[in-house]
Amino acid sequence: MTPDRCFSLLLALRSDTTVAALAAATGVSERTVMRDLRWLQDAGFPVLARRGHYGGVSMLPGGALDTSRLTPPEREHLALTGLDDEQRRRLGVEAVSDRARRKVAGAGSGDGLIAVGDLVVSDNRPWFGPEPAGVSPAALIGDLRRGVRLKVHYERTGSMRWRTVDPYGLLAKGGRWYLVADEAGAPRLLNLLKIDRWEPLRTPRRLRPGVRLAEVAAELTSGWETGGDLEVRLRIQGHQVERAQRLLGSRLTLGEPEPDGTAPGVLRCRVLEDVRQLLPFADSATVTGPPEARERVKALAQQILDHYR
Amino acid sequence: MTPDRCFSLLLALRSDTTVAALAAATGVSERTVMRDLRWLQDAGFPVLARRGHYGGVSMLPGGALDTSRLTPPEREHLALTGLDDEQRRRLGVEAVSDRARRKVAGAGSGDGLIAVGDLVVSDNRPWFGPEPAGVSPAALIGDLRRGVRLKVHYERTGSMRWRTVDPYGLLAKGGRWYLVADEAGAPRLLNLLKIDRWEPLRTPRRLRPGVRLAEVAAELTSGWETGGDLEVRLRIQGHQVERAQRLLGSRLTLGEPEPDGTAPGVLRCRVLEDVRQLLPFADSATVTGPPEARERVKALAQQILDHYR
DNA sequence: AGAGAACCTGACAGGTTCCGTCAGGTTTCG
DNA sequence: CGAAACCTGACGGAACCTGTCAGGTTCTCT
Repeated sequence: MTPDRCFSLLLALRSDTTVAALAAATGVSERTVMRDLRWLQDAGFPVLARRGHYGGVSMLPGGALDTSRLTPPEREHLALTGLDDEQRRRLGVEAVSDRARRKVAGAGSGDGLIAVGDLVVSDNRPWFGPEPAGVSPAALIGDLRRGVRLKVHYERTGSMRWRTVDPYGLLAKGGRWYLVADEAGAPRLLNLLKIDRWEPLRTPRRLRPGVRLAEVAAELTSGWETGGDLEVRLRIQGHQVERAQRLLGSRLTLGEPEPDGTAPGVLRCRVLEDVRQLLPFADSATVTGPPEARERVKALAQQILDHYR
Repeated sequence: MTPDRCFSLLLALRSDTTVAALAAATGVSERTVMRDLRWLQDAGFPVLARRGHYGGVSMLPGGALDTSRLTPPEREHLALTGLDDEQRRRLGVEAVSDRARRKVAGAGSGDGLIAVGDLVVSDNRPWFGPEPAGVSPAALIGDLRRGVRLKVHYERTGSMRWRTVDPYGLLAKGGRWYLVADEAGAPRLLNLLKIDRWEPLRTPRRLRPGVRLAEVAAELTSGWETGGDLEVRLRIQGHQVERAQRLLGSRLTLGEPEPDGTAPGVLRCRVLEDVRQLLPFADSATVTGPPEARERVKALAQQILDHYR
């Protein structure tokens, strides 16, 4: 397997796909794709496969390379560089191929472009990347596979505590990941975003006999609505809208700006304490509801003031 | 080149290194490393090379795969999976190799481990990754190489504006990246973190005759001290230390915890307004100096209080 | 200017590994 | 039951990768 096909596969595996589709996309046989997938598995990538109708392959998010950091052109190059002309013709991507060829040539040889080395002066280059909140599914999967009990540091109503659980596995629902486990014999869903660390224990997990993951998950979510999330209504001043969108991301939904320049919005919070994220905006962000959210912001501000007196 | 060696190289290129070091680390010849690096360049990765004394190779941050997202075990696997026993012996990593071997076997074959597919129930899997603030050097480099004028959306003292510049190139200094450019014939440093978008123009860049990047950069930083960064001293309560480290990242340097459980630290800010980041911690974080930072935090809290009255 | 330390390239021979094809298999759902 | 999916082993051929060797350019320091 070549690196470019490796990257192509990693990209494609971000969503559900099939071996046949991967083979068509990469221009190799299905047997080769199988081998590549096996290689990825052996290398520790959490590749998920499902046989039969509606089967296919995908990969757990979080543990994979964050290919979203690739610029679009880099993605294109990586996906196409390794294909020869005949393969490209078969794939019907000849037009794109010509463009990629020109671009690759541009990046590599002196064809009127300035060399990278002539555009950079440097002395040191630290590397940093923000750590994601919570635990990723792929990080947990290793210990889950061993079938042992887990001790998880879990947040509930603002306080973090250690809990010992017998895990069935993971559930992905509504865009979130949960650990499905028994705690003292009672089934529980633990939101992975609320786990900040965990430890595997030496003892095997103790599951109720004859009970499987899918059943427990169904049981726990059967009376489940999409409610439970706290929606904080707010207004943001126009000049802070972009910053807010950048910092709060998909949790923030903004409406059309009003004549006075402010934009109404909704911030989805897990708990009331999440309103703390709005404090850096000071008086540029106004919580309009619910009342307890307004009160909490005020209380926090009062806390700060008292603290510095 | 194999994917695992590709990943190894990408990891190693995050900091300055040499071809010889890469060859030793990966167990291949220097010629092979050269070829690999050429492959990476052709694939669009911004590989930087420098000949002669203090030369070496590295890669611009931001455009590469964000390998920091790999879990440590995954990094280890990827780096070692492709080596045979003799290469490992040469590298003196035999003990580690045995552990990786066991782990790889555990991940791939049914040796008492539960299969991944038996541990996951899922219905949809959104992919999300936080967007980095500012612009990455690698994203800019493509347009810089074309030697054209750029229109950049740049933040200065809180407001974003479009500015048209003639770029010389990039400067990395003090852990930050700057665009070195003339604006209306006057040289400027534009912090990449303050650029949120840019557009290349069609017109070629207009540089002062005989003036090169290194000279402009030196000229602009000659009277430059490491000052200009504001170091806010603070104390953080023990139970918020991990969260603070997670949220504030490398900007926060913490010392040894004191007997009362709090940890002293320094938060590096570009401007005083950056203390806003501390507001979500309310009274769990205490600014101890400089005085203007304390005053600013108090003023912001007062602002919030007044706003909700 | 010279020496040494760095990256850089082309060419060649050998061998390793990858690939596609073929044959078989298991699993899942309607 | 049939179709759609993933799954594995084996084989022969060829593609490509690799290390070695020979040469080169660039950069810094003395």
